[in-house]
Amino acid sequence: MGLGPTLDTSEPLVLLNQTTRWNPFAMVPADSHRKVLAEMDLFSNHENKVAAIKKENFHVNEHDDINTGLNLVTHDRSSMGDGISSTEDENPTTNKLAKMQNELQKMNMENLKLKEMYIEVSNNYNALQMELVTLMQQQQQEQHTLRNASLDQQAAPKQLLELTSRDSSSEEKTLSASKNVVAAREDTPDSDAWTSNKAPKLTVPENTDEATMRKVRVSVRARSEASMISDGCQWRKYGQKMAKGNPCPRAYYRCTMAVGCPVRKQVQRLAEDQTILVTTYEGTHSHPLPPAAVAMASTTSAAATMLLSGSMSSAEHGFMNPNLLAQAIRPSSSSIATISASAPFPTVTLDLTHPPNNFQKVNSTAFEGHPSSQYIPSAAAMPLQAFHPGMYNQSRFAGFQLSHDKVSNQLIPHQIAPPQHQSQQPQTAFANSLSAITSDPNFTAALAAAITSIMGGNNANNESNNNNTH
DNA sequence: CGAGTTTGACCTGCGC
DNA sequence: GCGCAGGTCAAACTCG
Ligand SMILES: [Zn+2]
Repeated sequence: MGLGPTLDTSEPLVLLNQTTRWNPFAMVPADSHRKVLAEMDLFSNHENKVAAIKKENFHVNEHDDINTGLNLVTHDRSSMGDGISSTEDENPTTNKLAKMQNELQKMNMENLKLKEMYIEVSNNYNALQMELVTLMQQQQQEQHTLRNASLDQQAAPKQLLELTSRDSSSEEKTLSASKNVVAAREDTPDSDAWTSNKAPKLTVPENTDEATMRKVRVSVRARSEASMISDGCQWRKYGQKMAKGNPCPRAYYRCTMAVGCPVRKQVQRLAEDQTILVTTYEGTHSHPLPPAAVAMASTTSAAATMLLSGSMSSAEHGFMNPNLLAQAIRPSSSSIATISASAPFPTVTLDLTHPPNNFQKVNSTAFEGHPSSQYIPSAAAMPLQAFHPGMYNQSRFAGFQLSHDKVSNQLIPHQIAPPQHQSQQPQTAFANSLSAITSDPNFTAALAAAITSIMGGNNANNESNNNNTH
Protein backbone atom coordinates (compact mmCIF):
# COMPACT_ATOMS: atom_id res chain seq x y z
CA MET A 1 0.00 0.00 0.00
CA GLY A 2 2.49 2.49 1.05
CA LEU A 3 4.89 1.45 -1.52
CA GLY A 4 3.68 3.69 -4.20
CA PRO A 5 3.76 6.86 -2.23
CA THR A 6 6.97 5.89 -0.64
CA LEU A 7 8.48 5.48 -3.96
CA ASP A 8 7.10 8.66 -5.20
CA THR A 9 8.55 10.61 -2.41
CA SER A 10 11.90 9.10 -2.78
CA GLU A 11 13.85 9.21 -5.93
CA PRO A 12 11.59 7.51 -8.34
CA LEU A 13 13.66 7.42 -11.41
CA VAL A 14 16.70 5.88 -9.96
CA LEU A 15 14.71 3.59 -7.86
CA LEU A 16 12.61 2.46 -10.63
CA ASN A 17 15.43 1.81 -12.93
CA GLN A 18 17.41 0.00 -10.42
CA THR A 19 14.50 -1.95 -9.36
CA THR A 20 13.99 -2.97 -12.85
CA ARG A 21 17.43 -4.30 -13.02
CA TRP A 22 17.35 -5.80 -9.67
CA ASN A 23 14.07 -7.47 -9.74
CA PRO A 24 14.71 -11.13 -10.18
CA PHE A 25 11.34 -11.47 -11.73
CA ALA A 26 11.75 -8.70 -14.12
CA MET A 27 12.28 -10.23 -17.44
CA VAL A 28 12.42 -6.84 -18.90
CA PRO A 29 15.01 -6.74 -21.54
CA ALA A 30 16.96 -3.60 -21.98
CA ASP A 31 14.96 -2.74 -25.01
CA SER A 32 11.70 -3.40 -23.35
CA HIS A 33 10.40 0.00 -24.20
CA ARG A 34 10.54 -0.78 -27.79
CA LYS A 35 8.52 -3.85 -27.22
CA VAL A 36 6.08 -2.00 -25.15
CA LEU A 37 5.08 -0.25 -28.24
CA ALA A 38 5.18 -3.34 -30.29
CA GLU A 39 3.12 -5.41 -28.02
CA MET A 40 0.74 -3.21 -26.28
CA ASP A 41 -2.67 -2.93 -25.23
CA LEU A 42 -4.23 -5.80 -23.58
CA PHE A 43 -7.13 -3.58 -22.91
CA SER A 44 -6.89 -1.04 -25.58
CA ASN A 45 -10.56 -0.86 -25.74
CA HIS A 46 -10.75 0.78 -22.48
CA GLU A 47 -7.96 2.96 -23.46
CA ASN A 48 -9.90 6.07 -22.97
CA LYS A 49 -11.15 5.26 -19.58
CA VAL A 50 -7.91 3.87 -18.50
CA ALA A 51 -6.09 6.72 -19.94
CA ALA A 52 -8.34 9.12 -18.17
CA ILE A 53 -7.88 7.39 -14.90
CA LYS A 54 -4.30 6.92 -15.54
CA LYS A 55 -3.73 10.50 -16.30
CA GLU A 56 -5.24 11.72 -13.15
CA ASN A 57 -2.99 9.69 -11.06
CA PHE A 58 -0.27 10.10 -13.42
CA HIS A 59 -0.31 13.74 -12.72
CA VAL A 60 -0.05 13.17 -9.07
CA ASN A 61 2.81 10.92 -9.61
CA GLU A 62 4.38 13.07 -12.13
CA HIS A 63 4.30 15.89 -9.75
CA ASP A 64 5.96 13.80 -7.20
CA ASP A 65 8.55 12.81 -9.63
CA ILE A 66 9.02 16.27 -10.76
CA ASN A 67 9.16 17.54 -7.28
CA THR A 68 11.77 15.16 -6.19
CA GLY A 69 13.60 15.65 -9.37
CA LEU A 70 13.50 19.32 -8.95
CA ASN A 71 14.65 19.04 -5.45
CA LEU A 72 17.60 17.14 -6.51
CA VAL A 73 18.29 19.44 -9.31
CA THR A 74 17.81 22.39 -7.09
CA HIS A 75 20.28 21.02 -4.70
CA ASP A 76 22.72 20.49 -7.40
CA ARG A 77 22.17 23.85 -8.84
CA SER A 78 22.37 25.57 -5.57
CA SER A 79 25.59 23.92 -4.84
CA MET A 80 26.77 24.65 -8.25
CA GLY A 81 25.67 28.18 -7.87
CA ASP A 82 27.66 28.44 -4.73
CA GLY A 83 30.61 27.10 -6.47
CA ILE A 84 30.23 29.44 -9.30
CA SER A 85 29.74 32.39 -7.05
CA SER A 86 32.91 31.51 -5.27
CA THR A 87 34.58 31.54 -8.64
CA GLU A 88 36.17 28.23 -8.12
CA ASP A 89 36.19 25.77 -10.92
CA GLU A 90 37.48 22.61 -9.29
CA ASN A 91 35.84 22.75 -5.94
CA PRO A 92 32.38 23.14 -7.23
CA THR A 93 32.77 20.18 -9.45
CA THR A 94 34.25 18.05 -6.74
CA ASN A 95 31.63 19.24 -4.35
CA LYS A 96 29.02 18.52 -6.85
CA LEU A 97 30.46 15.15 -7.42
CA ALA A 98 30.59 14.40 -3.77
CA LYS A 99 27.05 15.50 -3.32
CA MET A 100 25.92 13.47 -6.19
CA GLN A 101 27.67 10.50 -4.82
CA ASN A 102 26.01 11.11 -1.53
CA GLU A 103 22.72 11.30 -3.20
CA LEU A 104 23.49 8.17 -5.05
CA GLN A 105 24.36 6.38 -1.89
CA LYS A 106 21.18 7.52 -0.28
CA MET A 107 19.29 6.37 -3.24
CA ASN A 108 20.97 3.07 -3.15
CA MET A 109 20.21 2.66 0.49
CA GLU A 110 16.63 3.53 -0.02
CA ASN A 111 16.54 1.36 -3.00
CA LEU A 112 17.78 -1.51 -0.95
CA LYS A 113 15.14 -0.93 1.63
CA LEU A 114 12.53 -0.84 -1.00
CA LYS A 115 13.84 -3.95 -2.52
CA GLU A 116 13.55 -5.71 0.74
CA MET A 117 10.11 -4.39 1.23
CA TYR A 118 9.18 -5.46 -2.17
CA ILE A 119 10.55 -8.90 -1.71
CA GLU A 120 8.70 -9.24 1.51
CA VAL A 121 5.46 -8.03 0.09
CA SER A 122 5.96 -10.14 -2.93
CA ASN A 123 6.60 -13.19 -0.88
CA ASN A 124 3.66 -12.52 1.30
CA TYR A 125 1.56 -12.08 -1.69
CA ASN A 126 2.68 -15.29 -3.26
CA ALA A 127 2.25 -17.15 -0.04
CA LEU A 128 -1.21 -15.79 0.36
CA GLN A 129 -2.08 -16.66 -3.12
CA MET A 130 -0.85 -20.16 -2.74
CA GLU A 131 -2.82 -20.46 0.39
CA LEU A 132 -5.87 -19.22 -1.34
CA VAL A 133 -5.51 -21.63 -4.18
CA THR A 134 -4.88 -24.43 -1.80
CA LEU A 135 -7.93 -23.54 0.15
CA MET A 136 -9.98 -23.37 -2.94
CA GLN A 137 -8.73 -26.68 -4.05
CA GLN A 138 -9.43 -28.20 -0.72
CA GLN A 139 -12.89 -26.83 -0.88
CA GLN A 140 -13.27 -28.35 -4.27
CA GLN A 141 -12.05 -31.66 -3.13
CA GLU A 142 -14.52 -31.68 -0.34
CA GLN A 143 -17.23 -30.87 -2.74
CA HIS A 144 -16.05 -33.56 -5.05
CA THR A 145 -16.04 -36.08 -2.32
CA LEU A 146 -19.48 -35.15 -1.29
CA ARG A 147 -20.72 -35.10 -4.78
CA ASN A 148 -19.14 -38.33 -5.71
CA ALA A 149 -20.70 -39.92 -2.72
CA SER A 150 -24.07 -38.69 -3.72
CA LEU A 151 -23.37 -39.56 -7.30
CA ASP A 152 -22.56 -43.07 -6.44
CA GLN A 153 -25.91 -43.28 -4.88
CA GLN A 154 -27.81 -41.56 -7.58
CA ALA A 155 -25.76 -42.86 -10.45
CA ALA A 156 -26.55 -39.71 -12.30
CA PRO A 157 -23.43 -37.63 -12.80
CA LYS A 158 -25.18 -34.67 -14.22
CA GLN A 159 -23.12 -31.91 -12.82
CA LEU A 160 -20.01 -33.53 -13.96
CA LEU A 161 -21.39 -33.97 -17.35
CA GLU A 162 -21.86 -30.29 -17.50
CA LEU A 163 -18.19 -29.87 -17.40
CA THR A 164 -17.35 -31.55 -20.57
CA SER A 165 -20.63 -31.32 -22.30
CA ARG A 166 -19.78 -34.56 -23.89
CA ASP A 167 -21.79 -37.65 -23.95
CA SER A 168 -21.37 -40.74 -21.95
CA SER A 169 -17.96 -41.22 -23.43
CA SER A 170 -16.67 -38.28 -21.54
CA GLU A 171 -18.38 -39.15 -18.37
CA GLU A 172 -15.63 -41.30 -17.16
CA LYS A 173 -13.03 -38.79 -17.94
CA THR A 174 -14.79 -36.12 -16.10
CA LEU A 175 -15.49 -38.31 -13.23
CA SER A 176 -12.00 -39.49 -12.90
CA ALA A 177 -10.73 -36.02 -13.28
CA SER A 178 -12.98 -34.67 -10.66
CA LYS A 179 -11.98 -37.42 -8.40
CA ASN A 180 -8.51 -36.05 -8.56
CA VAL A 181 -7.17 -39.29 -9.82
CA VAL A 182 -4.60 -38.33 -12.32
CA ALA A 183 -3.52 -41.81 -13.01
CA ALA A 184 -7.03 -42.73 -13.86
CA ARG A 185 -7.18 -40.24 -16.63
CA GLU A 186 -5.78 -42.60 -19.13
CA ASP A 187 -8.09 -41.68 -21.90
CA THR A 188 -7.79 -37.96 -22.10
CA PRO A 189 -5.46 -37.31 -24.94
CA ASP A 190 -4.55 -33.78 -24.22
CA SER A 191 -3.69 -34.30 -20.66
CA ASP A 192 -1.89 -37.42 -21.57
CA ALA A 193 0.19 -35.67 -24.05
CA TRP A 194 0.94 -32.88 -21.71
CA THR A 195 1.67 -35.01 -18.77
CA SER A 196 3.77 -37.38 -20.72
CA ASN A 197 5.69 -34.62 -22.31
CA LYS A 198 6.18 -32.90 -19.07
CA ALA A 199 6.42 -36.08 -17.15
CA PRO A 200 9.86 -35.48 -15.72
CA LYS A 201 8.81 -32.19 -14.23
CA LEU A 202 5.33 -32.98 -13.23
CA THR A 203 6.43 -34.21 -9.93
CA VAL A 204 4.31 -31.46 -8.56
CA PRO A 205 2.32 -32.78 -5.68
CA GLU A 206 -0.77 -30.88 -6.66
CA ASN A 207 -0.77 -33.02 -9.70
CA THR A 208 -4.20 -34.27 -9.03
CA ASP A 209 -5.89 -30.97 -9.10
CA GLU A 210 -3.52 -29.66 -11.60
CA ALA A 211 -4.48 -32.31 -14.01
CA THR A 212 -8.01 -31.25 -13.62
CA MET A 213 -7.11 -27.66 -13.87
CA ARG A 214 -5.06 -28.27 -16.91
CA LYS A 215 -8.12 -29.33 -18.71
CA VAL A 216 -9.77 -26.12 -17.90
CA ARG A 217 -9.00 -23.25 -20.13
CA VAL A 218 -9.19 -19.62 -19.57
CA SER A 219 -9.26 -17.49 -22.61
CA VAL A 220 -8.85 -13.80 -22.63
CA ARG A 221 -10.11 -11.67 -25.40
CA ALA A 222 -8.44 -8.40 -25.85
CA ARG A 223 -7.98 -5.98 -28.59
CA SER A 224 -4.40 -5.89 -29.60
CA GLU A 225 -2.41 -5.25 -32.66
CA ALA A 226 0.49 -7.10 -31.24
CA SER A 227 0.98 -10.71 -32.03
CA MET A 228 0.73 -11.59 -28.41
CA ILE A 229 -0.33 -9.93 -25.24
CA SER A 230 2.20 -9.83 -22.52
CA ASP A 231 1.16 -11.34 -19.32
CA GLY A 232 4.37 -11.29 -17.41
CA CYS A 233 5.44 -14.74 -18.31
CA GLN A 234 8.08 -15.98 -20.64
CA TRP A 235 6.71 -17.99 -23.47
CA ARG A 236 8.29 -20.06 -26.09
CA LYS A 237 6.51 -20.76 -29.26
CA TYR A 238 6.41 -24.39 -30.09
CA GLY A 239 4.00 -24.55 -32.89
CA GLN A 240 1.69 -22.80 -35.22
CA LYS A 241 -1.30 -24.08 -37.02
CA MET A 242 -3.89 -22.86 -39.32
CA ALA A 243 -7.10 -23.30 -37.49
CA LYS A 244 -10.14 -24.28 -39.37
CA GLY A 245 -12.44 -21.47 -40.22
CA ASN A 246 -9.96 -18.84 -39.34
CA PRO A 247 -7.59 -17.17 -41.73
CA CYS A 248 -5.30 -16.34 -38.87
CA PRO A 249 -2.94 -18.98 -37.65
CA ARG A 250 -3.06 -20.19 -34.10
CA ALA A 251 0.18 -20.05 -32.24
CA TYR A 252 1.12 -22.35 -29.43
CA TYR A 253 3.28 -21.23 -26.59
CA ARG A 254 4.57 -22.87 -23.51
CA CYS A 255 5.83 -21.24 -20.41
CA THR A 256 9.58 -21.16 -20.16
CA MET A 257 9.93 -19.39 -16.88
CA ALA A 258 10.78 -22.71 -15.36
CA VAL A 259 11.69 -25.96 -16.91
CA GLY A 260 8.74 -28.20 -16.89
CA CYS A 261 6.13 -25.62 -16.25
CA PRO A 262 3.02 -27.17 -17.72
CA VAL A 263 1.33 -23.95 -18.61
CA ARG A 264 0.60 -23.39 -22.25
CA LYS A 265 -1.29 -20.89 -24.16
CA GLN A 266 -2.75 -20.48 -27.55
CA VAL A 267 -2.90 -17.21 -29.29
CA GLN A 268 -5.19 -16.57 -32.14
CA ARG A 269 -7.00 -13.73 -33.67
CA LEU A 270 -10.68 -13.77 -33.96
CA ALA A 271 -11.85 -14.58 -37.42
CA GLU A 272 -14.68 -12.10 -37.24
CA ASP A 273 -12.61 -9.35 -35.83
CA GLN A 274 -8.96 -9.73 -36.37
CA THR A 275 -8.14 -6.92 -34.07
CA ILE A 276 -9.21 -9.10 -31.23
CA LEU A 277 -6.64 -11.38 -29.86
CA VAL A 278 -7.79 -14.47 -28.08
CA THR A 279 -5.30 -15.89 -25.66
CA THR A 280 -6.18 -19.19 -24.12
CA TYR A 281 -4.33 -20.32 -21.04
CA GLU A 282 -4.15 -23.81 -19.81
CA GLY A 283 -2.51 -25.15 -16.72
CA THR A 284 -1.00 -23.81 -13.59
CA HIS A 285 2.49 -22.51 -13.20
CA SER A 286 4.79 -24.66 -11.18
CA HIS A 287 7.11 -21.91 -10.16
CA PRO A 288 7.13 -18.50 -8.56
CA LEU A 289 5.87 -15.77 -10.74
CA PRO A 290 6.58 -12.13 -11.15
CA PRO A 291 3.73 -9.98 -9.98
CA ALA A 292 2.61 -9.19 -13.45
CA ALA A 293 2.56 -12.83 -14.30
CA VAL A 294 0.94 -13.73 -11.05
CA ALA A 295 -1.93 -11.57 -12.01
CA MET A 296 -2.72 -13.42 -15.15
CA ALA A 297 -1.77 -16.75 -13.75
CA SER A 298 -3.98 -16.39 -10.77
CA THR A 299 -6.71 -15.21 -13.00
CA THR A 300 -6.32 -18.34 -14.96
CA SER A 301 -6.13 -20.71 -12.09
CA ALA A 302 -8.80 -18.96 -10.13
CA ALA A 303 -11.06 -18.88 -13.09
CA ALA A 304 -10.40 -22.51 -13.69
CA THR A 305 -11.13 -23.31 -10.11
CA MET A 306 -14.13 -21.13 -10.33
CA LEU A 307 -15.36 -22.94 -13.34
CA LEU A 308 -14.93 -26.30 -11.78
CA SER A 309 -16.44 -25.26 -8.57
CA GLY A 310 -19.15 -23.35 -10.28
CA SER A 311 -20.06 -26.10 -12.63
CA MET A 312 -20.09 -28.66 -9.97
CA SER A 313 -21.76 -26.78 -7.30
CA SER A 314 -24.09 -24.66 -9.29
CA ALA A 315 -26.83 -27.18 -9.00
CA GLU A 316 -26.81 -27.39 -5.31
CA HIS A 317 -24.94 -24.53 -3.87
CA GLY A 318 -26.10 -21.91 -6.19
CA PHE A 319 -22.63 -20.68 -6.76
CA MET A 320 -22.86 -17.70 -8.98
CA ASN A 321 -26.31 -16.91 -8.13
CA PRO A 322 -27.71 -15.17 -11.17
CA ASN A 323 -29.22 -12.45 -9.12
CA LEU A 324 -26.06 -11.79 -7.39
CA LEU A 325 -24.33 -11.81 -10.68
CA ALA A 326 -26.76 -9.46 -12.19
CA GLN A 327 -26.17 -7.21 -9.30
CA ALA A 328 -22.52 -7.49 -9.79
CA ILE A 329 -22.74 -6.87 -13.44
CA ARG A 330 -24.93 -3.89 -13.26
CA PRO A 331 -22.38 -1.24 -12.50
CA SER A 332 -20.25 -2.34 -15.33
CA SER A 333 -22.73 -3.95 -17.52
CA SER A 334 -20.57 -4.02 -20.54
CA SER A 335 -17.89 -6.60 -20.31
CA ILE A 336 -18.63 -10.16 -19.61
CA ALA A 337 -16.80 -13.24 -18.63
CA THR A 338 -18.28 -16.42 -19.83
CA ILE A 339 -18.02 -19.78 -18.36
CA SER A 340 -18.64 -22.30 -20.96
CA ALA A 341 -18.42 -26.00 -20.91
CA SER A 342 -18.14 -26.16 -24.62
CA ALA A 343 -16.29 -29.13 -25.83
CA PRO A 344 -13.71 -30.26 -25.60
CA PHE A 345 -12.61 -28.15 -22.69
CA PRO A 346 -14.52 -26.23 -20.17
CA THR A 347 -13.52 -22.68 -20.76
CA VAL A 348 -13.74 -19.42 -19.00
CA THR A 349 -13.72 -16.51 -21.34
CA LEU A 350 -12.84 -13.08 -20.15
CA ASP A 351 -13.97 -10.68 -22.73
CA LEU A 352 -11.93 -7.58 -22.38
CA THR A 353 -12.89 -6.28 -25.72
CA HIS A 354 -15.66 -3.94 -26.30
CA PRO A 355 -18.91 -3.71 -24.52
CA PRO A 356 -21.85 -6.00 -24.70
CA ASN A 357 -22.89 -8.51 -27.22
CA ASN A 358 -19.62 -10.22 -27.69
CA PHE A 359 -20.08 -12.75 -25.03
CA GLN A 360 -23.01 -14.32 -26.67
CA LYS A 361 -20.94 -15.65 -29.45
CA VAL A 362 -18.57 -17.38 -27.19
CA ASN A 363 -21.29 -19.00 -25.39
CA SER A 364 -23.19 -20.34 -28.25
CA THR A 365 -20.32 -22.15 -29.78
CA ALA A 366 -20.47 -25.86 -29.91
CA PHE A 367 -22.51 -25.96 -26.85
CA GLU A 368 -24.93 -28.73 -26.56
CA GLY A 369 -27.50 -27.04 -24.51
CA HIS A 370 -26.02 -27.77 -21.19
CA PRO A 371 -27.03 -25.41 -18.50
CA SER A 372 -23.56 -25.02 -17.22
CA SER A 373 -22.82 -22.02 -19.27
CA GLN A 374 -22.87 -19.12 -16.98
CA TYR A 375 -22.44 -15.47 -17.31
CA ILE A 376 -20.35 -13.84 -14.80
CA PRO A 377 -19.22 -10.30 -14.71
CA SER A 378 -15.88 -9.87 -16.21
CA ALA A 379 -13.84 -9.29 -13.20
CA ALA A 380 -11.00 -8.14 -15.28
CA ALA A 381 -13.03 -5.64 -17.12
CA MET A 382 -14.86 -4.32 -14.19
CA PRO A 383 -12.24 -2.11 -12.82
CA LEU A 384 -11.80 -0.56 -16.14
CA GLN A 385 -15.40 0.02 -16.61
CA ALA A 386 -16.58 0.82 -13.20
CA PHE A 387 -13.72 1.95 -11.12
CA HIS A 388 -13.40 5.55 -10.63
CA PRO A 389 -10.04 7.00 -9.92
CA GLY A 390 -10.87 7.40 -6.33
CA MET A 391 -11.71 3.82 -6.05
CA TYR A 392 -8.34 2.52 -6.69
CA ASN A 393 -6.22 1.56 -3.86
CA GLN A 394 -3.31 3.81 -3.78
CA SER A 395 -0.82 1.12 -4.17
CA ARG A 396 -2.45 -0.66 -6.97
CA PHE A 397 -3.09 2.46 -8.77
CA ALA A 398 0.41 3.57 -8.24
CA GLY A 399 1.51 0.40 -9.84
CA PHE A 400 -0.81 0.99 -12.62
CA GLN A 401 0.40 4.39 -13.44
CA LEU A 402 3.95 3.52 -12.87
CA SER A 403 3.65 0.89 -15.41
CA HIS A 404 2.36 3.34 -17.85
CA ASP A 405 5.16 5.53 -16.99
CA LYS A 406 7.16 2.85 -18.68
CA VAL A 407 9.66 3.11 -15.94
CA SER A 408 9.20 -0.17 -14.28
CA ASN A 409 6.55 -2.73 -14.05
CA GLN A 410 7.85 -4.56 -11.10
CA LEU A 411 8.08 -2.01 -8.45
CA ILE A 412 4.66 -2.22 -7.09
CA PRO A 413 3.57 -5.63 -6.14
CA HIS A 414 0.36 -6.32 -7.86
CA GLN A 415 -1.35 -7.47 -4.87
CA ILE A 416 -4.54 -9.23 -5.01
CA ALA A 417 -6.13 -6.61 -2.94
CA PRO A 418 -8.67 -8.13 -0.69
CA PRO A 419 -12.00 -7.12 -2.03
CA GLN A 420 -12.85 -5.85 1.38
CA HIS A 421 -10.46 -3.08 0.78
CA GLN A 422 -12.38 -2.04 -2.18
CA SER A 423 -15.63 -2.06 -0.40
CA GLN A 424 -14.10 0.21 2.10
CA GLN A 425 -14.02 2.83 -0.51
CA PRO A 426 -16.75 5.37 -0.39
CA GLN A 427 -18.16 4.61 -3.76
CA THR A 428 -21.17 2.60 -3.00
CA ALA A 429 -22.60 1.06 -6.07
CA PHE A 430 -19.65 -0.87 -7.15
CA ALA A 431 -18.58 -1.52 -3.67
CA ASN A 432 -21.88 -3.09 -2.95
CA SER A 433 -21.57 -5.30 -5.90
CA LEU A 434 -18.12 -6.20 -4.89
CA SER A 435 -19.07 -7.06 -1.42
CA ALA A 436 -21.85 -9.14 -2.80
CA ILE A 437 -19.48 -10.92 -5.06
CA THR A 438 -16.99 -11.38 -2.35
CA SER A 439 -19.33 -13.68 -0.62
CA ASP A 440 -18.01 -16.32 -2.87
CA PRO A 441 -14.39 -17.07 -2.27
CA ASN A 442 -13.83 -18.45 -5.69
CA PHE A 443 -15.09 -15.50 -7.42
CA THR A 444 -13.27 -13.32 -5.03
CA ALA A 445 -10.08 -14.89 -6.05
CA ALA A 446 -10.88 -14.58 -9.66
CA LEU A 447 -11.97 -11.07 -9.27
CA ALA A 448 -8.95 -10.05 -7.35
CA ALA A 449 -6.70 -11.82 -9.71
CA ALA A 450 -8.36 -10.33 -12.66
CA ILE A 451 -8.16 -6.91 -11.22
CA THR A 452 -4.53 -7.31 -10.72
CA SER A 453 -4.27 -8.67 -14.16
CA ILE A 454 -5.35 -5.35 -15.39
CA MET A 455 -2.38 -3.86 -13.74
CA GLY A 456 -0.26 -6.76 -14.56
CA GLY A 457 -1.42 -6.89 -18.08
CA ASN A 458 -0.57 -3.32 -18.60
CA ASN A 459 2.54 -3.58 -16.67
CA ALA A 460 3.50 -6.59 -18.52
CA ASN A 461 3.71 -4.53 -21.58
CA ASN A 462 7.12 -3.66 -20.42
CA GLU A 463 8.29 -7.13 -20.42
CA SER A 464 7.18 -8.58 -23.61
CA ASN A 465 9.19 -11.56 -24.40
CA ASN A 466 8.13 -12.64 -27.77
CA ASN A 467 10.30 -11.83 -30.64
CA ASN A 468 7.48 -12.30 -32.97
CA THR A 469 7.01 -8.66 -33.38
CA HIS A 470 10.17 -8.01 -35.17
C1' DC B 1 26.82 -20.45 -29.24
C1' DG B 2 22.56 -20.54 -26.90
C1' DA B 3 17.88 -19.32 -26.96
C1' DG B 4 13.97 -18.73 -29.52
C1' DT B 5 11.23 -19.27 -33.96
C1' DT B 6 9.69 -21.64 -38.08
C1' DT B 7 7.64 -25.25 -40.21
C1' DG B 8 6.78 -29.78 -41.91
C1' DA B 9 6.11 -34.20 -39.90
C1' DC B 10 3.91 -36.77 -36.69
C1' DC B 11 0.41 -38.30 -33.25
C1' DT B 12 -4.17 -38.76 -31.55
C1' DG B 13 -9.11 -38.42 -31.30
C1' DC B 14 -13.25 -38.01 -33.71
C1' DG B 15 -16.76 -38.39 -37.23
C1' DC B 16 -18.16 -40.64 -41.28
C1' DG C 1 -10.29 -47.56 -42.31
C1' DC C 2 -9.92 -42.93 -43.88
C1' DG C 3 -9.69 -38.16 -43.66
C1' DC C 4 -9.77 -34.14 -40.92
C1' DA C 5 -8.50 -31.17 -37.24
C1' DG C 6 -6.10 -30.01 -33.11
C1' DG C 7 -1.98 -30.36 -30.86
C1' DT C 8 3.00 -31.41 -30.39
C1' DC C 9 7.68 -32.52 -31.80
C1' DA C 10 12.02 -31.53 -33.53
C1' DA C 11 15.30 -30.32 -37.16
C1' DA C 12 16.57 -26.36 -39.43
C1' DC C 13 16.99 -21.78 -39.16
C1' DT C 14 17.50 -16.97 -37.20
C1' DC C 15 19.06 -13.71 -34.09
C1' DG C 16 21.69 -11.37 -30.57
ZN1 LIG D 1 5.08 -21.13 -15.89
